[in-house]
Amino acid sequence: MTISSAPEVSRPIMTVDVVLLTLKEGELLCVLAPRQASPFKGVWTLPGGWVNLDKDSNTEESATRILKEKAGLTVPYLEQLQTFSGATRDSRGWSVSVAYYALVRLEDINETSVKLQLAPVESFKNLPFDHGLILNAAVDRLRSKSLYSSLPAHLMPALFTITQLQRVYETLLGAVLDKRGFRRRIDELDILELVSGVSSQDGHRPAQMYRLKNSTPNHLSTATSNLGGGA
Amino acid sequence: MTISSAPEVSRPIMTVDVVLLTLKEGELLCVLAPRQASPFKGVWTLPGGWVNLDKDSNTEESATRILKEKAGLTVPYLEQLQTFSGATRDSRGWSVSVAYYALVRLEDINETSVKLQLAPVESFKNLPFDHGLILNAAVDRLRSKSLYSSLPAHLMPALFTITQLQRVYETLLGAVLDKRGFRRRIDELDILELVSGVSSQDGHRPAQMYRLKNSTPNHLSTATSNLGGGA
DNA sequence: CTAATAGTGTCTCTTAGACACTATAAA
DNA sequence: TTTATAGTGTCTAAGAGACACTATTAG
Repeated sequence: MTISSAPEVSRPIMTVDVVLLTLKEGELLCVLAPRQASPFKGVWTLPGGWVNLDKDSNTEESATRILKEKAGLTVPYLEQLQTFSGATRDSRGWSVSVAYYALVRLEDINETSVKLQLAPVESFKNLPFDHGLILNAAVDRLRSKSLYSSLPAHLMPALFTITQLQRVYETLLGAVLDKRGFRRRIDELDILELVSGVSSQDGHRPAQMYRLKNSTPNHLSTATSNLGGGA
Repeated sequence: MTISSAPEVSRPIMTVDVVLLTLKEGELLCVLAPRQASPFKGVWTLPGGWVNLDKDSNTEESATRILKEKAGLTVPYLEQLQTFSGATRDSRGWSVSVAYYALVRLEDINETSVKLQLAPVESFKNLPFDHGLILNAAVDRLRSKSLYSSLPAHLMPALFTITQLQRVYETLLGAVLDKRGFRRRIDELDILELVSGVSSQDGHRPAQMYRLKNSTPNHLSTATSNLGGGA
């Protein structure tokens, strides 16, 4: 047996799917693209595609390439979600899909001319393949990470107020948060940078504008134990 | 283009690797198996193998099959870790490995006659492929989950005392915990079931024995917010 | 002035951490 | 007795939640 021969067994179909999420008017939206080939040709699905062994040096690059090709954008946040596999999930045969999820600002999507569909994440139950499962897993992950991380900030426009940020967290968590406590937490996270020009002619008293700091670690340093006290 | 044709691009090598962890005398051990084929024939690696499209209905089944074949055991806890991929991680070509990690009791491993190596997780730096990365990811995951879940209990023997359980948590977290606080937490988790027969002739006062409850949800219900208070 | 939202001060109640105490066995 | 470990009571300090307050704009 030579080194380069290898497979005694045949190889599965290998794809990448991306759950691209954004926020519009307090609603979490998922981006769908029309499938370009059978099966499900023309049906709205999660943007996805084959792993291209020539172009991609790993599956994360596949994901960024697919996002560039199908949605015309470079995302600020991309994370591997989970790998879905099985003999029956794709009618073409035994298949493996490495799923990623990405967060973008709404403004970045609107710039693209590609035709995409944006729909509330609760709105579809009947996506092709197991894309419904994948979408649910992504939304669950985002929601649970919202509890203890600065992840949701990636959904904000370039400049925003703290109250706007609070509305986003409230949407994701499905709960009303206390203003004082929220600001304390955001302060401790130290992820926001004050922008001198104010704004929000909307209400009455104008609010201070912020932007996301450059190096955002995405994770709160809640590494403080929690299990019975230190030494 | 027919439905069953499909790949315009070729398919990668598709494998599964398992990080099998156990605990011995307060040390976290990883199980290694000798590779049976090139490359790295005979070298100790994480137990792994090809996804078998005929036998396995998904990659999780591949993982359980591989554990059965290579270590002769059925694990009580198995979880998908992360998928590793790339053109260069395997000399045979572009490859994808879905990594899992599993927890077993030491007693279950010793029953097997298969030749395996058990080594402390800190002891090896030079595993073949990217198995070092995979091992690190698994250990990190186990450690971080130890903070807020009952996961470590799967490493315990069938019957154990609370102090023994505390030692395991201390090993994983690398910290000495307070007895009172630890017992409070374990109590709240409600994962232990008292066993009437006592034991531990070791020290002086004998300790109450416990077993893991049947339905162990693996996750603490710390879903209590943490971000600024409820409504 | 009122209305409406931005932003802060501060009290209370929960809980994690610390640690001293009692309990039960062996020798 | 002493020694060593099992298991409990309880004080304290930090932090989350609640909420009232001040600040600043438009009209």
